[in-house]
Amino acid sequence: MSMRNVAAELDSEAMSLYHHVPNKDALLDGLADWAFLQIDLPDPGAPWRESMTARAMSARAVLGRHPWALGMLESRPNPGPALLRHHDRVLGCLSEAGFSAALATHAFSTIDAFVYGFVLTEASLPFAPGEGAEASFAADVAASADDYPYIAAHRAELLADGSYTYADEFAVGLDLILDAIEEQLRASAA
Amino acid sequence: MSMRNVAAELDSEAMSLYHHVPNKDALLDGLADWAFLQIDLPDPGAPWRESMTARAMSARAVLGRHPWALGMLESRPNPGPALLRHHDRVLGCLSEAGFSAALATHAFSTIDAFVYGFVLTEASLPFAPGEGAEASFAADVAASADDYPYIAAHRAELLADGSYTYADEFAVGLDLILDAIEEQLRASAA
DNA sequence: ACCTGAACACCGTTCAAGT
DNA sequence: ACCTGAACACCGTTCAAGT
Repeated sequence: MSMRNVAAELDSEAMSLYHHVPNKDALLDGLADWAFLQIDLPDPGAPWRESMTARAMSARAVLGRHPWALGMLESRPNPGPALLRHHDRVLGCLSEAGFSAALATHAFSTIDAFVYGFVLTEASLPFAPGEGAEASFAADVAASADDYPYIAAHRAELLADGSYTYADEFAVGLDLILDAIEEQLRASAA
Repeated sequence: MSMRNVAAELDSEAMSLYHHVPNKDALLDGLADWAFLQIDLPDPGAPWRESMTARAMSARAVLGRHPWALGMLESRPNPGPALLRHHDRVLGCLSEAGFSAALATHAFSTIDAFVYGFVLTEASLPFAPGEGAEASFAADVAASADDYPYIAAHRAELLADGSYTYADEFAVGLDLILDAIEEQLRASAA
């Protein structure tokens, strides 16, 4: 993704982009915000847990489709309008569900960190998601069972029935987090 | 971090590196594993919750010091020996604490996703951690209160006493996750 | 074996010049 | 106003040449 490539993609010759954008960072900011635009916004009226689940799944799908947008998060500090709008709706949803500002922050930052981190991990997996490629990966690792006995044992137990896919961990982890948040919300209401 | 720069840092002139390393990716693989080497290993005998907390805090500190190692995670699929060793010890700790392979996977992937995602978010903050810079950030955002009313209200409530720092969210989020895992462990033991 | 300089095909960005 | 080509200072990598 170079300036010259982007320009070629647009059938404009190379350096005309600089008349529409100050530099490459700004162009990437724009692209990143375009990606965040595709993440489902929470419905204002919907129950908080469903809303958070839907937005987390949507964010994972979008960021999985555009992994470069994740790298953007790291290096590009100024959030674009799409991200701010999303933030705003999430906080609105939580606040109307009775979350204090502190609890909303806890929920927001924990869920987001989980989503970003999971997508990051998923993007680095040596196999495409699904398709049972995890089994062949396990076989690779088993070769070094002497050095990593617990990994070997763990893989063996986990893959025993052949139906394991790492992708499922997303829903499980998310539910774990939402359980804990729900518990906090209950405690704060009492 | 270019090949030419790295070489200059080592007082070796530019392209001698290629006699010790096949290409830049391999060099980065090595650097990434050197970073993971610095993350505390869990003590085999220690209780699982303390172990997971210590390793999460250590990972956050190390990755915060070397943010480029995070980018490594995304693009470099083959885990180095330090990362595998760390994995092995974590699984060992959980398994000896009575975690099933499935539950250990849930715990591991959720905690790791959270840690990676949190560091990623923290690295992109427009201010240095601590130092009360978050207050000035809030002032910036407040300027667009019309467009983002919930963000504005949330920031106002959160920063009312001036003691808020985003960095504290790490411990809170981690405890939330560990609470949920502890609950699952209890349920599976019964 | 180890190092090096020149060279190649790329970058992002600037700038003077075209329409 | 918008586009463009040449140019500059960088990349990663190759390769022939040095010790």
